[in-house]
Amino acid sequence: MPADMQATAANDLISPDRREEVLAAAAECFMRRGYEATSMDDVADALGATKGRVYHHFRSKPELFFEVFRRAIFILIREAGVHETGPGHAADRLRRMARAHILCMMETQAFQRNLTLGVDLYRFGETSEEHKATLEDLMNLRRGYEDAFRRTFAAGAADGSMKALDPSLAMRTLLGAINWVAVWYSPRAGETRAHREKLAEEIVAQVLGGYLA
Amino acid sequence: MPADMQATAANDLISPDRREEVLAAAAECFMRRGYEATSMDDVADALGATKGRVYHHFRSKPELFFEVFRRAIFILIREAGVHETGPGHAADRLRRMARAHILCMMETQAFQRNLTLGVDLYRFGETSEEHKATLEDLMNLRRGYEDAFRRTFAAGAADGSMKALDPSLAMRTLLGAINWVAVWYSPRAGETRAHREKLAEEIVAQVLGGYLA
DNA sequence: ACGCGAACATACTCGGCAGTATGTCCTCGC
DNA sequence: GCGAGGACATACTGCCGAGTATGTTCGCGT
Repeated sequence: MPADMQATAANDLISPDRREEVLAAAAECFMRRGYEATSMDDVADALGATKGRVYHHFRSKPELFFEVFRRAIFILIREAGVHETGPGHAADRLRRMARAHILCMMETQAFQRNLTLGVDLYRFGETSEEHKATLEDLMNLRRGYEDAFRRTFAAGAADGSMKALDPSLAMRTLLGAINWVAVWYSPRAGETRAHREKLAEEIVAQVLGGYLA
Repeated sequence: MPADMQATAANDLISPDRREEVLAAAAECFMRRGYEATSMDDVADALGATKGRVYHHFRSKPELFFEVFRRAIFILIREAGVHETGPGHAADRLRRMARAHILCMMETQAFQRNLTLGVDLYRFGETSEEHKATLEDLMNLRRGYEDAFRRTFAAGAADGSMKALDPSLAMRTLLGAINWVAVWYSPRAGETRAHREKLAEEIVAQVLGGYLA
């Protein structure tokens, strides 16, 4: 029986970064059941494997979660954050950022949901001193990403393309509206990228209206 | 304005509803550490008591959580939902609803945060059949509350006070923005009700802009 | 002044989960 | 073709937490 399992496992996979698979499975599990409710065995089961595999790639459960968290921010920065420096008025740049952000919420939902969970862990969490430090790093990454929105709101007030609002508050209401997408969005069968882009456009249109000049 | 204020128990000093204290402590704990991470002993500790007290008032941990959830919705319906039937254009009514909703997020944060948690439990939860039924009830309550916003968006399109948008999507983006308040808001020392009302007004002003005609 | 039940506290059980220790197979460099 | 290490699986341990069983105290009606 063990020989069978290993034979099949070794057969169908060439080498698509096995560690990445564990990370994705963990993200999915954390999203579905929450961090604490997810056992390492759950993650392993989702992979058709055992704890051995998970612990081979990640030292502990918190560290596994931190990696999911870090990945979530990196995706956001790469996909949406980059649009901060781009052509056009601040309003245009903000529109592109929001659009990309929403698409991330839909397409990497499992990772993005855990980003919210991590914030709670930070605000109230009772973690060891060592973990507190890395958690602090992660929160700084997140804060940096949020700052991109803050700065763009300020730039919008400066170049006249947007109303002069409190940039921090505007950032929060905007991110609230588009972060919430990850909460209610649930992919439909046979959905294409085009569908998602259209939905993202609609959301952006509704949400951005309140900030434009 | 039916102020049926009959003299109910002139002094509640004798029994200040001990059950309510347990409920509030549970809400606080669930918010801070999450549902699974919170032990019944944690709730008891927060009260300076033991498990015995908690289990005396609530049969199990899920049922305790369900009560927190139910309370959260009732508060929202009572404070914000009632403004659906009120004077003025749909835009005016929506404004009052949003304003009250935001104030709930700030003033009953512990309960409201758990409302979000409950949705996840519903979407992915692996609960017993019995709990699934009561959870279904709670989700219907929540859906009913959301419908009030949906209907008001539709009414706004009808009476011309608001843009003609997809009411469901508009409801989601709006509720996202204002639900998010419970995520980032953290009460400051010496803060008064007036401060909160002012903040709520600012948020409403920003957020509603995109929907108005 | 007595019994009774509400409102807890105390002392257990028992299953589940993080983490570990060890074994096994397969690959790759040499 | 062989030793070493990477990539897992298997088999444990120890603890923590939900739930229970059983006191204990106090107020209340009679």
